[in-house]
Amino acid sequence: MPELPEVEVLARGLAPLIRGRKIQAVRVLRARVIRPATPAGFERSLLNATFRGLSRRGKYLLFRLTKNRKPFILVGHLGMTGRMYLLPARSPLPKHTAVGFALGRENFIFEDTRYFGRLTLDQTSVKALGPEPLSSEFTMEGFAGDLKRSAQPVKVKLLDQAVVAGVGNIYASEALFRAGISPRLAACRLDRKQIRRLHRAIRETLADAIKRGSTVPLRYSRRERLFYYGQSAAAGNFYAERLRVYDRAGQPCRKCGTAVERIVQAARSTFFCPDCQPASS
DNA sequence: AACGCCGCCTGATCGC
DNA sequence: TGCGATCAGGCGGCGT
Repeated sequence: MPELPEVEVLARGLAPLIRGRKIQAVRVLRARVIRPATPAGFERSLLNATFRGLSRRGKYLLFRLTKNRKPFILVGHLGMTGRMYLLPARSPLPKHTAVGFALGRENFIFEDTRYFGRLTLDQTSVKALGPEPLSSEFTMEGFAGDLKRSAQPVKVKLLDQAVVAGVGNIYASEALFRAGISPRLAACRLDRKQIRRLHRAIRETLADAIKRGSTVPLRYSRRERLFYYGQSAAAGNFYAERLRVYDRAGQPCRKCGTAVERIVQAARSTFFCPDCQPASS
């Protein structure tokens, strides 16, 4: 599922492909994913607008557009199963296309099988985000303060986008493993040293995943001018093969050989090594 | 106001 | 074999 690294890799790959291109038609096939939920207003805002840039904030994509020289932002979120890519205009729209933008020779497709994703002109959610983990705004002091105030298990707290933006279920488990901290430990019980290790581990885990192209196979075919962002398990050096604990229940810890455990916290799977991430200390 | 819980979705997998 | 139940989970909304 797309988290910060996946969204970052997507933004970097997609930006040069859409920059400067004008939206000649808008097709909303699933009004559920757009805000405001009325296709008419959404389509009116975007029709004849031009993509100027694409960046990321947390797990959100920020499309910069202009229309009649006026700049505005389209906010995107991939939810659980969202994908965005260009497709030749002659290709049929994929089954779970939520929104399609006609850009001339290609359509820009937002496909999402579960329709948990979003495309919106409203920036409320983005403004509520906490610090970007890979920027200097993610400080030890701020992070420590947030953890001290919460009795929730630290793993659950890491999923709070107001504490640190962009960490999801996979990288929360991975960062805690890297820091050698039990996911069950109450956030407020971490000592200074653990907080420092976790702060560092979050940054390293995310940066490493970006460097390696994220967990999701992602390719760009220059010849076909196609951008693929898919989940086919096509082999490659993707980060999924390097995950230390996530989805590895029962398999040996890569560090010590102890069987990785799976527990459920806040209705989500957590994976950890009971030896490398002891409950005490 | 922190926190728990539900609903939204579909496809894959599981059990009978 | 077939089919219904269960699971996966980000996030907004709502209740306590």
